[in-house]
Amino acid sequence: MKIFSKNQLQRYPIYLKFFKEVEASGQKYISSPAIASVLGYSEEQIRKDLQAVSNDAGRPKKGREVKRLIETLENFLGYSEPIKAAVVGVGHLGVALMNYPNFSDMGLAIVAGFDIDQNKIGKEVAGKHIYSTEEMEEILPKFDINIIILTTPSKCAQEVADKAIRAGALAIWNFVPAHLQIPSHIVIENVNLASSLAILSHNLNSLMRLRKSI
Amino acid sequence: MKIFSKNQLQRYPIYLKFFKEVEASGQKYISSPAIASVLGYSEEQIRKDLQAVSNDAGRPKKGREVKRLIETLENFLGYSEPIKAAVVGVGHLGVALMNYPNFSDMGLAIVAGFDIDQNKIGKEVAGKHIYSTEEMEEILPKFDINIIILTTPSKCAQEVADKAIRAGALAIWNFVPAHLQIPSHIVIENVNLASSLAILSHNLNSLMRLRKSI
DNA sequence: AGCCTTTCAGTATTTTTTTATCGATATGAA
DNA sequence: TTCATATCGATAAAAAAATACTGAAAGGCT
Repeated sequence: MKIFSKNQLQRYPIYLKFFKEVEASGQKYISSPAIASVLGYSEEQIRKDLQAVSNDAGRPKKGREVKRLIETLENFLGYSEPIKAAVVGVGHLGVALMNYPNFSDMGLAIVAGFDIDQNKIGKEVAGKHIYSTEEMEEILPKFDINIIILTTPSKCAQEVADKAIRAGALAIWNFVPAHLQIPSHIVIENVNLASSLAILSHNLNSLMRLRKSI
Repeated sequence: MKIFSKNQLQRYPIYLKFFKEVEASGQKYISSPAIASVLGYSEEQIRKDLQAVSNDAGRPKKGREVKRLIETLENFLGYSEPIKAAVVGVGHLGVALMNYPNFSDMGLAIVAGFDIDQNKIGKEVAGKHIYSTEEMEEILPKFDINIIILTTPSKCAQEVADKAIRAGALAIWNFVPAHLQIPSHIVIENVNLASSLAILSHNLNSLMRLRKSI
């Protein structure tokens, strides 16, 4: 069984996105150096990444067939059969994610929302029904929902996550800036804006220091 | 000049968040093994990370002083003097970020919004004025805004980014799933949900395959 | 007061990831 | 058809990151 590093996995959707643009432009083949010059990775890394998921050999002087690359990546990333997810915590961020237009191209289908606010329960957001958090145990199996998108306030995130796991959730996509204690058989992926911002502001500070010193 | 890897930088906000919880619980000291057991990193890594930003030595049998750790990290991450940012593209996601309650604790102050929609221009969102994208060149310097939070539709992202850079933006926090071509003197940090989702669904698939094989 | 244990700092090792090298080969031009 | 070359695949080298190890010291316990 091949092992993919986190960094490597993160690159595949970026390749795919780019290949779709290339295809849209009418180009049939793309070479590693050409990809490298646009995406900013080294051409060796691109070869390694693509070789890891594809059986097709690239052709000298031409590169790889864009159409096949797209098929391969979409298949590898599981975009062919979308996974079902529900948003828990229909606040500003939850609503934004429910309306996010790109998930359908990313193999994700949000099919429901959950909240504790009586004013929201029973309403619809982006065409999806909002249920009470109490109903998770019933609704998740019913709609075959495996992934919980967690967008509650920080203070109730752990409690809600526990509840979701009891209700059968297999994976949690956590947008809450809190460290959840999760059993090891549950998949968790944290979207930590503070971490992303830390990189940004560190780089920005380096830049400013550089400028000042010149 | 010390160099910090991306992974390492991402961990600091996570440490900080945890230390604040520890402080709130009344605990005065925290040891690396104790941090490790909660956050799931190795204690060696934690020592290395903390030694890289702190001059204070930890004390055998006690660990490090929580209060000092918090000060040190807040200072390192630049939370003491927030950087100013503006959201460009006041759609669902833009609105969500403008309302995001945690940025003020993360050294970021969103002070304005920009959009091209006449219905939005002149309005307020989360107490911040929405300007026309055309006004960026005037408004960014006026409010001393260095960071652009990009949440436009994909198709106009590049164009808007170019405009923001002309208007003096130094850094772009890009929430748009598109690869921007950015001059090397501008800082860019991509929040790529597709990449995050790729990790999640890869792990979920591995889990399911494992289950099936048992 | 002395001993045992925990944790530390610093260094070494291992592992992982990225980058570089090299011969082979298909392509497009002469 | 032949030649020059861009690109490939595979492997090797380098760099970076994570992990493990070691001796020292502080804290608490008897």
